[in-house]
Amino acid sequence: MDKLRKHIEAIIAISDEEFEFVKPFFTYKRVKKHQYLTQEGDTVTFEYLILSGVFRMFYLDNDGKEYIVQFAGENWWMADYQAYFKDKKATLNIVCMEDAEVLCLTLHGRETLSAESHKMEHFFRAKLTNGYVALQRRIISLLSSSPQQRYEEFGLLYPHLMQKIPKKYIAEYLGVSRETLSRLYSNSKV
Amino acid sequence: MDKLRKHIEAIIAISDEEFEFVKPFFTYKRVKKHQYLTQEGDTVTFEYLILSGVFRMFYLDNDGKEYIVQFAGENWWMADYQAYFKDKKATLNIVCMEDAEVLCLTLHGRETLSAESHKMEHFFRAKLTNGYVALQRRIISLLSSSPQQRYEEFGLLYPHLMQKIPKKYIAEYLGVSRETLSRLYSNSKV
DNA sequence: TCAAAAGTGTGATCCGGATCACACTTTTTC
DNA sequence: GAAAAAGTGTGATCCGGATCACACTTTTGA
Repeated sequence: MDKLRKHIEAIIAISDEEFEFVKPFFTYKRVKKHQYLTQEGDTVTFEYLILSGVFRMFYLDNDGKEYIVQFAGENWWMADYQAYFKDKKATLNIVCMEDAEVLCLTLHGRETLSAESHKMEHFFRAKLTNGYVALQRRIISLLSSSPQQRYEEFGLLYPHLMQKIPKKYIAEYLGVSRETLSRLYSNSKV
Repeated sequence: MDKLRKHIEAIIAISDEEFEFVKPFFTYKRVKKHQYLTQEGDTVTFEYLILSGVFRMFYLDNDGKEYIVQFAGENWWMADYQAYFKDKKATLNIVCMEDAEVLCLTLHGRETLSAESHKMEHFFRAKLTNGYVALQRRIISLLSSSPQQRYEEFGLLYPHLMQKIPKKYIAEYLGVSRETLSRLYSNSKV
């Protein structure tokens, strides 16, 4: 729970009492590689704050092809937010890629925290603001950049993931085939 | 200003006094077709709530090609949020496509409103939440759907724009060439 | 520890959509 | 209301990246 406090205090200052109020809304969970946090069709009860480990969130089309919406590591939040916020069934899948620990928060918890604590509402707004900007950049990148450029941008954005994630998932994130990605960097390396 | 109040009250209930507090943070502005609200390189002072009219926001690549990030009509908010929030120069352009009226809000205004009024912070958080979900859907669509499908999805999402916006801008939004888009619906219409 | 599964590089082929080119129509604008 | 500008449809050609196929390497897990 110490990590949670640090995570929150990166945005807002909170007292011991305030933190004691916040704490009980989160539940701790251990997750093993290959384990699903959410599978399409599920009811999405929680969003997750990742304490350690790595996850990928992806959409599965009718042909069974994966499209990665995002990766998430330490200090990232993740959920199928459409399902979570709008109370729909999940259309996205979230899978653990490296043994992990997460904190779980229900929508009710999130809204209660926000309603009871102006500071926490500010915290969530600040997080969303960052997320919104990041998604907007990704859209621009998908529309306007070549696979080559997107690969380089990815390297800048996630230098650590670049190493430890199988290349085929990076390809799925970039929206190119595994083979094309392989050729990209075997050429640009020269 | 009546529209502003309605817009806010779609999310939260506010009293007359509260609205009197909110009002002065917004300034009214009339915008004519072809007029830029923001041009790349500008300092982004305001975000805009659109009262009437239509805008497009686009990214311009080195070859001068346009890529449309979003359209916005009545009751939409828009800004180059990366520039607005992070105090950077604009990389996006916002142009009026149909004579319009907007309300302008500075970042300082937004943050003051949020800090002074828990309700308004809640309002902004709710708006961001919706925006975040919409962007996430768009990314999935760009990654996984064919131009054909994206065109149909666009029709469902913006039935009104479908009619009044030149097709070439729809193409730029979908990430296909004008010609390809033209062939898409001349085929599917049969 | 060793078989199965997952990940990776690379050639050959194919195809969807970009690009170029041009004629025609509609809307602006002075 | 006429000239200019913007928007549109359609053919011909081209090319980037998908797909298929296969060999090789690394990781995983009973």
